[in-house]
Amino acid sequence: MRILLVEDETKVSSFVARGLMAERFAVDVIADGQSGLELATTYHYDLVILDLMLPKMDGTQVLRRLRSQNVNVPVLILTARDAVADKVGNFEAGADDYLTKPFAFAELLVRVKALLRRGPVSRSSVVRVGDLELDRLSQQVRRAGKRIDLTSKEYSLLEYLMSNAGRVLSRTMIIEHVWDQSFDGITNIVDVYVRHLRSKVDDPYEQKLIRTVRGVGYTITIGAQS
Amino acid sequence: MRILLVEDETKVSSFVARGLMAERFAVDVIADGQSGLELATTYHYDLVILDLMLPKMDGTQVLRRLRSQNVNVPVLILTARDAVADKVGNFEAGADDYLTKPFAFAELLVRVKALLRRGPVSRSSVVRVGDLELDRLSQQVRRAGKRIDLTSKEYSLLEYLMSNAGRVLSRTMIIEHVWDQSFDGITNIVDVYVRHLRSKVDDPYEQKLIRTVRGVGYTITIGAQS
DNA sequence: TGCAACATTAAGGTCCAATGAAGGCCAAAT
DNA sequence: ATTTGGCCTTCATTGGACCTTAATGTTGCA
Repeated sequence: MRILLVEDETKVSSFVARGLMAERFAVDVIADGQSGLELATTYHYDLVILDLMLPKMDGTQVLRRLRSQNVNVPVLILTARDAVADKVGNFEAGADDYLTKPFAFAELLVRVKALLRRGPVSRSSVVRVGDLELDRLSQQVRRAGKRIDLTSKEYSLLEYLMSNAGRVLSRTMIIEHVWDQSFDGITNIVDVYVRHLRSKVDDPYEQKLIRTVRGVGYTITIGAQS
Repeated sequence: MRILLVEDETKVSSFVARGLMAERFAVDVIADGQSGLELATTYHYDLVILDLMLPKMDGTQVLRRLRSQNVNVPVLILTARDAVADKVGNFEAGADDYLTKPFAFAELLVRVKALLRRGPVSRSSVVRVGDLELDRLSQQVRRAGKRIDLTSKEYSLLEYLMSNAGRVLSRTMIIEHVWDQSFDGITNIVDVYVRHLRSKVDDPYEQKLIRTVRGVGYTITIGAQS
């Protein structure tokens, strides 16, 4: 899950970014409105968190332009407490939710999760493939009831695979979702991480779930296929 | 002792929260019903104070859903109306006590303390993880029967960890709950206190209970798997 | 067989957590 | 008022886990 945080106060942004990263979100932080708009239109994010008071271009305007370009990503607005008057205006401009500073991180997190749940993929908390299950809420992975510890990247990769179980995912798609777009040219990072995953998820078990589709990519699925 | 306050009027919530904090309770404030329900089901609280008039989901419904999910935390209802009809309905829905606005803080405090005395005690004021036990009433900690002296911050941290045993808590969450501060720059105070705790709680013993989850946070749990 | 795609392993760099020490602050004692 | 001691917090260093690259081995397909 990618989140774009547009916020210029470093105190707030480092605090929020840190917290979200601990929740295994991939977070990009940018400090001014113009760059924020550019990033949000260029790349795919699952959520944008947008401060209203920004240098270069204020949040309301960023939001308006986003919507006018048909970017339908959910947007969570941050603003100072007394700016309640703006509230109506911002919902009209296309905001999905609203949070006044100062706020507790727990509160932010609850809203973030709510917005992501409501999003295009109606996602239940637990995904299952055979006897392998992944809980998005507690971020725990089990196979045959036994807990499996994964690193951050390993987890992201598995979550992406399982969210699209049965579908074959190309290396390019995997890199875009799990890694930053900064990966250019030739790298075998996906292969390596598939190896890591297999060693933890498949190697100790009889039935293999992660399957290579030659010339295409990888998929996770139960049993033989097509 | 952790209290969740679900109240959207900031006048009321800041007034109540401040008062309760002065009484050494750890208070989380949240302004809408949906988020309140989510927090109450996700994290452990000793008491929930619930306003009835809430945005997104009203108090009665929050209460009903809590109970239907077998969350047995004591709930104190606040309401502006003095309609007796609601009163009965809410007790049926699983409320433990009732207070009509406006109220004096002293009055609230009496009820809070009564509920806390009655509630948890009937279950147990002791939390256990392996051979480590923490008594929230006497604020005493023992491991393998041997008493462990903790400072105030160390105790708060351990209480938070143990109240959410098995769940991984991020540094951000820990800072908010134990230090009551948000938006602080980068600090490693949590790491340092985990060290203090470990030196008293884990170092002298064979089985380590406090576990680091890299990139995420800390958790207290027995053994590796379950 | 030969080639391309994939698998596997090892090694280096980078980043995060663990740790020890020192300064600041407050309260109690002198 | 000054001193003392305990606790809280910050900082710098060390150590280790994780990420990424790259080199080599293996498999599948024309």
